[in-house]
Amino acid sequence: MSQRRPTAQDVAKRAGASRSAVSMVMNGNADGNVAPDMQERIRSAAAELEYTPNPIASGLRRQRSQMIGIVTDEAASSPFAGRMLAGASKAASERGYLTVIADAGAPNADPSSFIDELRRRRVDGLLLATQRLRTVDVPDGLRLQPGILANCRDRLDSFPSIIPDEIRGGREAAEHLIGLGHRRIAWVGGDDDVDAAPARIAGLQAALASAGLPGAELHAGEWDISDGYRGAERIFERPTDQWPDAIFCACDRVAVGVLLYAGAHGISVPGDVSVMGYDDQRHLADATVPGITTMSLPHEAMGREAARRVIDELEGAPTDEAATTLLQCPLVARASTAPRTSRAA
Amino acid sequence: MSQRRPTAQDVAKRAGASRSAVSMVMNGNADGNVAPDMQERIRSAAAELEYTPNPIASGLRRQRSQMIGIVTDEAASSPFAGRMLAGASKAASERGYLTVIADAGAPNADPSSFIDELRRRRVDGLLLATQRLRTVDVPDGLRLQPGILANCRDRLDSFPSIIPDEIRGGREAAEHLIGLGHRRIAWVGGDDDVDAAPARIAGLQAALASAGLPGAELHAGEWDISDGYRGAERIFERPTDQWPDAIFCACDRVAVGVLLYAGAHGISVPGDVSVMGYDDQRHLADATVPGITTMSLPHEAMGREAARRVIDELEGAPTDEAATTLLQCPLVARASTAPRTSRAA
DNA sequence: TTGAAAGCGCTAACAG
DNA sequence: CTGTTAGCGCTTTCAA
Repeated sequence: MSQRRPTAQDVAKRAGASRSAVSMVMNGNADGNVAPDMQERIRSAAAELEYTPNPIASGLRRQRSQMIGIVTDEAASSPFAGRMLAGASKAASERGYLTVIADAGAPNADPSSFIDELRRRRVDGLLLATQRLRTVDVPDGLRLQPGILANCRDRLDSFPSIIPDEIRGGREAAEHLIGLGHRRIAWVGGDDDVDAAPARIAGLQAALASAGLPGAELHAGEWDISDGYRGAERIFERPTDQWPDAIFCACDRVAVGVLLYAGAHGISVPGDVSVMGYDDQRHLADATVPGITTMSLPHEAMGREAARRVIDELEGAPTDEAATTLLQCPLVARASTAPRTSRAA
Repeated sequence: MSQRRPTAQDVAKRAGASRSAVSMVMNGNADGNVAPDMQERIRSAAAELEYTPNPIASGLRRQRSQMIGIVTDEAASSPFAGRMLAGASKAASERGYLTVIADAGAPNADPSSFIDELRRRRVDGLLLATQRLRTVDVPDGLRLQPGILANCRDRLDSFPSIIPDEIRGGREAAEHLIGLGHRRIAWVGGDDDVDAAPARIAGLQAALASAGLPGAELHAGEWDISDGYRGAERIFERPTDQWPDAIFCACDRVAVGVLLYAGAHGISVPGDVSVMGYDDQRHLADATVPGITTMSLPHEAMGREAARRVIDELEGAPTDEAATTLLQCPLVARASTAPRTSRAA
């Protein structure tokens, strides 16, 4: 099956060079050390032999595995985590690192043992990524080599992390609504068990305040479709003149619930009321009728940035960056929001 | 940050033993080679020093990386792949292997370059896993070390693979329905672009035939919610006495479409008609009202089995197993199916 | 500019 | 039963 792979020695022999010359050429350190024509001969010998340097041997020598580990609380079942992992893998791979993923499998599992396992494997750097935005206690193992938090923040705010700028997201979502002429905005869903809800609400209220509008009425609840449905129920059972112009939902699932209620009760979205989601959840925000206008959680960018920063750190790049990096949530305009029309009472 | 890690040498010195003794103890080859009390001293020295063998060094020596690679066409965005990856990772980890995942990111991406990349990293074995059941051409790289297909099969049927037994699944689903007293069963959704649909239909027809019932009427279509909705529309627009007793949907999303149509038109499920799904898609089959009775795709088991077989092979275990292994799809009974009631016309 | 030599930390064969 | 030895394939100093 796997015939013996060629080594640098084989390449050297074929090219009439020394092993060290081969090494230098393969690592791009040859200029100024190996004659140009010799470089060329080495390169073609390597190509003919289909030689690829053995990363295990080089890892042993330079005390580097060229792997970065990602431990996550729930990658497997999540509609989001994939984007974060993909972003991190791609960024790492572009810099010559392989990502290895350890999935704790449950939202509240203790990541320490997975961090230890990855450290045993000698990963060069470590990301701790959570499925939902959370505050965490940084496990000790994370401090023993370059590490970073993705989509979660240190309870003590002393460990580097990459998280979405939820306050700004809430504000920009509200500004979008206000820009469409809406004045009365209601919030539905999203209790404060999760860090995101208070931040989004804060942004919303700030935007209303700067526009000189009254604060939003809050219909807090959970994060699911049924919570959106119930929230809409409470809102639309009132007389029409007490309806809000727009509903800002804690997340896209809640928005689906609002849409379902509206559909079942002859309320037009966005004709009678605009509906705004949050998260840009795949196969959901883009799959409803109307499609949900929403704020996109920058999962891919978080993965990418986290990988970049860890690799920068372990390669000794200047690390003058702030501990916590906030990433913007871009607005994704779809059909569930529209300019305000004066409603027939 | 990362202070120097202890080596086997350090442990040997502390225990007053030789490096090889330490190695044997750490690898469980000590009995009969190292005196019991010495083993004990080595073990406690290792514990005190928090020594863990360097897998890079041992990998170099034994020409093994203890990693198995998984290349997949769409892990990131899939609601299923996670379970397969989790199954494989867990099984591999229990045998001392780390899984590394390369996600091609698109359903039709060519996996060859990802296989090559993982081979460059010297993975000991390789799984090629697809998101949907498919027939594939085995990339050359897969043959150069132990490898296996998961959720896809070789076009030539000569390379080992683990796939769900869709025919049996279709049959057992139909038997469940027939057992409830249903006699007229309609199939909705699932064209034959994907290998699963014809197999499920074949199982369905076989079950009907052995029960002496007429064949199912087929409303082929795609795999989405809207296809289920349209299929239901065609079925229920006919006079009541032409309605089937049960609808076997190509997948859970299609079943959701049927449920939506029924809900919007006052048709009771399972009172008027039973609805059967397939896939057991998380957050879907279990989240509707009523919950969807469905056949569970054995993703976790496929991952587990695939990892097991690859590791068996590379560890030289007897490989007398058939090339293609079929795994059962267990029935998950929920509330969308019920015994037949004589319907009021 | 080149090549020889010294390991990285570990395992496995072999001699004591 | 124990300890010594010879590398695995690579990188990186250092002397020529």
